[in-house]
Amino acid sequence: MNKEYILELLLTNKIRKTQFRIELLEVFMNTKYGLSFKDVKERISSTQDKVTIYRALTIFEKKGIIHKVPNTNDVSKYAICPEACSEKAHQHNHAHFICTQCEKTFCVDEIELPILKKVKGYKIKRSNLTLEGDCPDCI
Amino acid sequence: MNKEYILELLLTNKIRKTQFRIELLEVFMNTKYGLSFKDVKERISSTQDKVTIYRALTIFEKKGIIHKVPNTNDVSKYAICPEACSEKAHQHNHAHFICTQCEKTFCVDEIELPILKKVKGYKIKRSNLTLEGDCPDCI
DNA sequence: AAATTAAACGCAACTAAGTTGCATTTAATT
DNA sequence: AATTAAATGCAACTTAGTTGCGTTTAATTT
Ligand SMILES: [Mn+2]
Ligand SMILES: [Mn+2]
Ligand SMILES: [Zn+2]
Ligand SMILES: [Zn+2]
Repeated sequence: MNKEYILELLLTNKIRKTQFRIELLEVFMNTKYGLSFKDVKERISSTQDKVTIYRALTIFEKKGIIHKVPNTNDVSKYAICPEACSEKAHQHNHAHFICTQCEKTFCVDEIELPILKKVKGYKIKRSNLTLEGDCPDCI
Repeated sequence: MNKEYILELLLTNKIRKTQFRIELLEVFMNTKYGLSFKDVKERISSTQDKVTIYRALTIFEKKGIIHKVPNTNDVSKYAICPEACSEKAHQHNHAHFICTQCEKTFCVDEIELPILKKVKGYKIKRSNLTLEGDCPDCI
């Protein structure tokens, strides 16, 4: 069933069903927190080439399959988009929690994001709420 | 007066009053948006050494004088902390706006952040609201 | 004012993240 | 089976950020 969903996801986004890209999506779907490039590489067996991995991350993000999690350190982390995002609309309505101890990042669906259209001259198209603290494993 | 404030800031944080660090704080105080390492380097004349600049950014952040702005791209941006932050308490109550056109990042004081203590097992110590869209200059 | 001390500086060398170009392979289409 | 464009893999590159270490200098002590 997950496999079905993955194949459909690739099909509708016109991404070819290669072993690596299927495996990559499986990894994302089986991980409840955000993954860095390094995390991904460790969890994958069908390739170890960084260019290949980066290109997959880039196109998945562009197509709205995964999204970057905003953070304050240098390494990007990616997580699967829980709602139906697309190349055009990449809007989420969930917050992200970053554990300051283990550095894991989680998507948190329990919180309603404040919806803001306009603030003093700014045109707001998207908003991200990032929470920091201790995750269940580290408390 | 700004100069007074800068000197006091350095004094209370036990940071030596070197020409560069004073200049760096002046730059931050005179800029209404977040600055990357590169931005800083361009605006500074007393040194061009990256190690010196990075070390100042790091210690200023640690002392609660400046803060990193959460983002989804690879370069960190720093902005001055508008409230009285310290080494112990680095808590802000303002959002950040990132312009998707000019990439400038602004601190936005107009928005009240939702204060969240606990969500499903997570212990929340800090929260960051990041807004994306068009800034006044780019609208 | 001179001596002391630790913070700050500056340079070289390094690590890690991420990108670009290009030739080769392969999934999907005809 | 032939075609084609997407995907892969390797080398080489760029940029962000760090580490080690010797030198300088701001601040403190005498
Ligand atoms: Mn998420
Ligand atoms: Mn700010
Ligand atoms: Zn944790
Ligand atoms: Zn702008």
